[in-house]
Amino acid sequence: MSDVPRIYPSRPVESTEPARDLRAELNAEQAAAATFPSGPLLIIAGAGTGKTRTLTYRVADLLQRGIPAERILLLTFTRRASQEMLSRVERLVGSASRQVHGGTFHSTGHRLLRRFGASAGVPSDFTIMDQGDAEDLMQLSRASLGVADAKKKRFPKKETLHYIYSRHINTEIPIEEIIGAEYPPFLEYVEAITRIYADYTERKATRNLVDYDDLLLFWLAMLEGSDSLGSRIAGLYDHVLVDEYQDTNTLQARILSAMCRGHGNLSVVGDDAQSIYAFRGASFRNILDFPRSFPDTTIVTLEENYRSVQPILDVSNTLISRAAERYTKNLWTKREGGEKPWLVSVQDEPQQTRFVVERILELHEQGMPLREMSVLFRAGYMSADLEIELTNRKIPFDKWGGLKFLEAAHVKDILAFLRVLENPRDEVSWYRILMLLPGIGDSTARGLMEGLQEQAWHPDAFQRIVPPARAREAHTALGTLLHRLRTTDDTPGAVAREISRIRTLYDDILKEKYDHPDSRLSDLEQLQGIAGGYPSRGAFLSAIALEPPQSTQDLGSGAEDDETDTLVLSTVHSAKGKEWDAVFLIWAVDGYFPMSRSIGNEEELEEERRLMYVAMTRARNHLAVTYPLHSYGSRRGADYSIDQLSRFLDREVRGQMERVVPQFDALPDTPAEPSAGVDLRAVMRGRFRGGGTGGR
DNA sequence: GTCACAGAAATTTTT
DNA sequence: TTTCTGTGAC
Repeated sequence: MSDVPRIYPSRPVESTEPARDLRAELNAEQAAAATFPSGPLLIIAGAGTGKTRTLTYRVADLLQRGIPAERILLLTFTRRASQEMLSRVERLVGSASRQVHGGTFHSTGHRLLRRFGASAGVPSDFTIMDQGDAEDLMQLSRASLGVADAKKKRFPKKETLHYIYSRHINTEIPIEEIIGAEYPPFLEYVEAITRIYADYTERKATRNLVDYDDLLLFWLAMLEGSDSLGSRIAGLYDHVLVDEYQDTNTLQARILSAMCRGHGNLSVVGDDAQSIYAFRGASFRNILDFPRSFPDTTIVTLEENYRSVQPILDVSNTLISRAAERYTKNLWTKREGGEKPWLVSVQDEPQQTRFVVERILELHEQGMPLREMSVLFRAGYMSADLEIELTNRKIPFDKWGGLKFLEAAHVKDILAFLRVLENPRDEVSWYRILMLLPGIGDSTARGLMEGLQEQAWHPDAFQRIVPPARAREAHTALGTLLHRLRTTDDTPGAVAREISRIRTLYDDILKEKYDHPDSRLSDLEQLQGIAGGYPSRGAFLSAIALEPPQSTQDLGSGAEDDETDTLVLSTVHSAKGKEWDAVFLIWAVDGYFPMSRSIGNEEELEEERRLMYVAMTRARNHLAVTYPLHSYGSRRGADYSIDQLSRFLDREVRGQMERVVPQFDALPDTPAEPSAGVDLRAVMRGRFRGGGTGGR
């Protein structure tokens, strides 16, 4: 490297210099964490304290110490986070870092299972089911056991069954205990439910299917099972680093412990105050208990915030100080001044929308790009009104979270065809395809699948089956299509061509099924485009299951948002790890935030509080929290209500905020008299209380 | 058994 | 607005 000719004048130490002093670029605590020699390390990193930076530098430091890149495993929460971190490492120490293994827990489990699964009884050509598929398979088990007797009392739905199952796997809490705590009415079915789970597990095994939970479960099983395999996998890495540790669950903690059993070199970064994935089995106890699970843990706390102005930190600190159990830390910054966060009371949702839009335009006129602003909310549907208004005003926005492209029925239909080609035993996909065809309903579909099973799911089995007369035409059409698709084609773009062939059959079904097929057809075009970028059908299906695109924008040509100036609308969950110059938090109302479902449950309420903390700490310079005083509609049976400000914004928190009451001019497009204090619509809705009609 | 239709229900957060 | 469920015709 020293042979590279120097450019004159020579610049200060370049990133490719091996002797770069990383320590000098960090504060004292960050440096201590980044250069920590070995053993268990827990970094408690408050929001905006340079968590990513510290972890990045730690990887760089390990590389500088001579640890081979491929013996470092970096586990992150999203693929984005891992890519970002690895590219930052590369900038620090050069391309040698490209060999560092990085990814999510699930994608790492996936990789290991493809590689080592065969020796543990999982053939490497399995297909991954996403949550929806897993629920559908659960439905097949549920129906085949005939446990759900329609006449009797209600039995848990497939979603509930899957939720309990997944929770059991991820938290290792016994099934009975979960049901007792969350669904006491179903306690009498524990035995039947357990039988369904046994059947579900069996079905997965015989159909060569793997669900999300299995990716972790099998990883752990491989580690703890046979000695040689376990040691071989654990022996792949000398150092394991984990980001967002507060969002890991019991199963993941066990995996880590088994991965590091030989060397104990486990570094985790997290913030207990930002633990927001309990519904997925994550437990912030994990981070609280880390020092107990890993004796001789060194703890480093990062408190200096580089993101927000002090008034925003003050409010956030006060908010989170109410939390029952936590690692105490107080964020502070050297940044001076800054405006207090606004607490904005508005009359109702339209006014809230109006305030947000006008304030955004105001900031924009002052020179703030749209991409430096975001609007956050508790749940995806809460931005509906705002989205309409933004569209009307032609303000470009990008919505994160909420409805996903891949969950659309027509997209799943196409994927089902591909999956059957990839894995002829994929029962869920067979059922889905068969039910699309004219003349085939539930029982014919089941009959056909039995026929397939009898022929051991042979790729040609389908064409050999003799269907009932009414389904003959559909059977021939599908059989011909499948036959044509069976030709092996591994030239680039093969997957896209397969989709295009599938569409010769499917597009007609789609047009028949939906009144306005145009937008759905264009979704399929888009899917075809994405598929074109993958080397193989298997790679495409795995990628789409493990790393679904976050928003429809992600699906575009791949051009990053940096070029276009776009406002971000996001759920608080999806906003994790991000930051903006100005943040609007809407619907800060009891029942919305916290959500009414969590009121009454201590733990869930604590999680909601942490969620609000996450939301507030996304803001660098401007934070506005809005709450409508009234809301209409039928949420939770209430038709018209006087809203209460979110309980988290108690007196002391409010005291650190700036009260703002926007004064709007009369709306130009509503030439009505000033409000008489009566809302006719609300009164009318009140007559049909409990109707549950769902707004617009 | 399939299918069309109507009416009802349902909306947290994600790998 | 979309998705699910029940009913009855064929």
